[in-house]
Amino acid sequence: MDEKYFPEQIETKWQRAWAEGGVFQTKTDDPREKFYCLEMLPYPSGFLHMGHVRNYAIGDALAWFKRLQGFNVLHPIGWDSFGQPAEQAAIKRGVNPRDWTENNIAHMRGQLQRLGISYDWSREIAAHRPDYYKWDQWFFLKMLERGLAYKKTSQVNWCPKEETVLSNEQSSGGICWRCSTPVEKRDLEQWFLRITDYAEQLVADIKQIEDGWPDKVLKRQSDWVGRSEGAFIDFAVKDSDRKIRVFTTRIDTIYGANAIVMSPEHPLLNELLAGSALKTDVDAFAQKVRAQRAAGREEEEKEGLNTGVLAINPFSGEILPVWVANYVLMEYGTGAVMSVPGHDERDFEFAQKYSLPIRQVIAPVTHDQLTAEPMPTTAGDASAEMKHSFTEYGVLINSGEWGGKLSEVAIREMAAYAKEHGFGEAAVTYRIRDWGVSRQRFWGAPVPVIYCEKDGMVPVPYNQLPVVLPDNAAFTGTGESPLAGVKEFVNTNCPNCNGPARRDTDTMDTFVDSSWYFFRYCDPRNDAQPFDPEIVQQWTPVDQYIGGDSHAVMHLIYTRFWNKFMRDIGLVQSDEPVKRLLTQGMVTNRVEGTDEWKAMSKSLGNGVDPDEMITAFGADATRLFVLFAAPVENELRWSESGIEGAVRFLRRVYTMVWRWQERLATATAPTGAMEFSPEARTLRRKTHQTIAKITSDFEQLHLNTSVAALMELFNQLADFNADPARASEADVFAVREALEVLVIMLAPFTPHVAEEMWQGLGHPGGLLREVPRWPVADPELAQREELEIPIQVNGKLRSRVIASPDVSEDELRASALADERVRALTDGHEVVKVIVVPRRLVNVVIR
RNA sequence: GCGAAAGUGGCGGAAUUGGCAGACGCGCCAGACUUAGGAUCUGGUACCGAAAGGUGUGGGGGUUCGAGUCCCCCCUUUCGCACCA
Repeated sequence: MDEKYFPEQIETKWQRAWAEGGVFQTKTDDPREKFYCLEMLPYPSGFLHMGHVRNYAIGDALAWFKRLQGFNVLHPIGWDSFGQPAEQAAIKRGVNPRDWTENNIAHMRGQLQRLGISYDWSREIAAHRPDYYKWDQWFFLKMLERGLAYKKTSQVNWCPKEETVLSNEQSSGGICWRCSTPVEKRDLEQWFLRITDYAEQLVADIKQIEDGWPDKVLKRQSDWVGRSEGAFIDFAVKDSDRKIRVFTTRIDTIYGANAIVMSPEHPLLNELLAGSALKTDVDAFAQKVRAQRAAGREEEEKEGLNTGVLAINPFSGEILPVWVANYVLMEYGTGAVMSVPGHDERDFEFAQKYSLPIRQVIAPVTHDQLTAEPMPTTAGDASAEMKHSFTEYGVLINSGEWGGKLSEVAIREMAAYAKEHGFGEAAVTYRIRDWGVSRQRFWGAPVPVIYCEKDGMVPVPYNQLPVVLPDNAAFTGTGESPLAGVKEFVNTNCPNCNGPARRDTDTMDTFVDSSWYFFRYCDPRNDAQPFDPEIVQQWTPVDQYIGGDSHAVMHLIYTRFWNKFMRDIGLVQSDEPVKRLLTQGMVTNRVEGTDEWKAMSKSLGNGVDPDEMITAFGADATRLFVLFAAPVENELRWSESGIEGAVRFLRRVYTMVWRWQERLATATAPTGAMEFSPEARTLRRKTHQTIAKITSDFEQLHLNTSVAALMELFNQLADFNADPARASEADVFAVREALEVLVIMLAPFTPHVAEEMWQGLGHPGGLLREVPRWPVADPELAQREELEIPIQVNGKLRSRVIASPDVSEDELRASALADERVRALTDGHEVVKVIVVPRRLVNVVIR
């Protein structure tokens, strides 16, 4: 150790020692219990930002903690290296996307190493390399074989700025997930993955992970899948053998239906309107709605058109008009609904606008009515004007033989009745749509499919994988896949007939790459399969995953889907890929000239460069500040003075260790029982309390309070204020114990300086050479010798008494009542009662 | 509009889950050492008050011996979803 704390020297020294010793390389065949600690892999933009630093500092703290506890920890990193920015760079600056990407990776790898994150670099992977994306293609073919990958023409989300298709997840909220541009709709032929086949499991299996994932993520996923229980009902078309099928969750309201409303895109319309004078009007209306939607204008006022077609309510026999309207979506349910204005807000609005009849068929039920017999069947006047729709459950009225039943009951029984009579059935629908994975981009994994004039669409045979991306292409930025312009790539021979054929020129969504990457880490160099299932079985599921919540319904739902698919083809055994998930908060900074705190970004000019921080304060202090400044899931507001505080703390600890180094090195091992002074006992108590506190904090990733506890322990040590040269054997023992605990528990936060100080304390081997090192609290030593019990009078703090921890209730009551200040207050009053909370508090109630 | 979460000093945040509100840090104030200090060290720092004492966890009510914590109403902020039948 040097006398002074020089972060740069210490950090370089230990980074080299770790690399040379292969300290963080993990072996699969290790008898110790495994722990898989994973952070979301970065896109190699070229520069680490503070959000990355936070993400990896959290993960690294946990990885160190688990290693020190004796776990065999897998802590890998890789690169999500396919995607848009490489292609933008190619268009704007004429660079080769591959070179650009590799350069960025090299630079960011250096930054991560400078931060000292304890990755097993021997497992590094990158999505853009053929030995990785070969397996993307392999999975695609497996899905194709099982009918889970398919091609269809449909209206897809189109980002006009990036000129590519987006999945529904990537255009959630009607804006592009990357550039926030409003998305448009386009008709294109695209590849889709049948995530809808797994919709039920994606909801049901939430039960398996609900203890380990944040509620808000699970809620969003559950909403996104949008499971909805209801019924399909067929309405026969009058004077036709056609039926219009609707989906409803409220079959109990069917007597209140005043119309059938269809989506203008409904395919049945053509037939229903054949020969109708209104056909041209309906077509024109459909065109108009289409234009509205293509422009992304969802907030339009409700509009509709009566088609003149009539349908028959199968329950009441009533004849209903069939309308088309802009508020009915083709993508959900059956593309047609029964309109029940009395009990649905949208239908109510629509009925008001077009003066359609509104009829009440559900009456509110009060608690008293629930127990009353019989239920009213005609409560309320059917023709009475309703001012709002009533959307709650209640009791059916004006509903023929069903009147008087409760909604819950009617929903069940009416669906069964419909099924019995062949005009419907109970059904479950989902909001989630299949995952569109085609991208009209160059920088991605090519879709491994060939089109032959004679044999049609032919999958690339497995032994011809990977379909390698060409070295370069013309980046015109026109929106067509650049691969289409690369003749050597496109033109190929049919694997079946060897005749001339063309390759698919689209590439896959980069979310395919990230759906299974952490399985590859377990067996990263396997060239016979994506990974060895047995090896993966030893490591997965991931014990702790850490990343931003922006991926709640993108990456995190895709990877769950992928895991289930891999399970179904026998590659993995678990239903779920990740046991615990932490969504860390954003790192924000003040926007100059304003009072607003926003996520750091280049365009706002409020970014902070991690490299500059490392240079100025050291990697340890940067990491310590980031972990200390806020709870991991909260927003973290950047503060330069906060990071200075972190350096100050480290310097104090370092100096303390340096001061004691010599004495500790020459101290003889304690012989026999030691007599500890009260101060030394207080220090030891704090030491053991801190061990207990931090060990439990780590289980919940309460890292900010762990750091606070370390500071408290240090403050106690400083208060102890023993002189190294003159301290007694017992004092030296207490100091050594405190310092060693402090240094070991600092390692997850500030590993470099912790290693340096550990060495300074006389341990040449390095913190991870002697395992396990994490201290265990002695509850007896952590126990207080005497307690200061607050005494309240009528709930207000008035005094305190000193008591031993095993004081009886009676003794405590007596000493509270004997207390001078309490007596002054109780004098002349009646003591009504005395509440004694053992070891906690006494409250004297007087009148 | 619907849904969820959250409101604690000047700031970030603690509070063993109903029991001493404000741990720890930042900032600020005072002092020491200094030619100097945006370094370091020591002390102080919720608010009102000279003090005794009183008041305080967005506001109002309630339960309780006791409420930041539980219940009801309201306000504000943030996030998510936005015609999902």
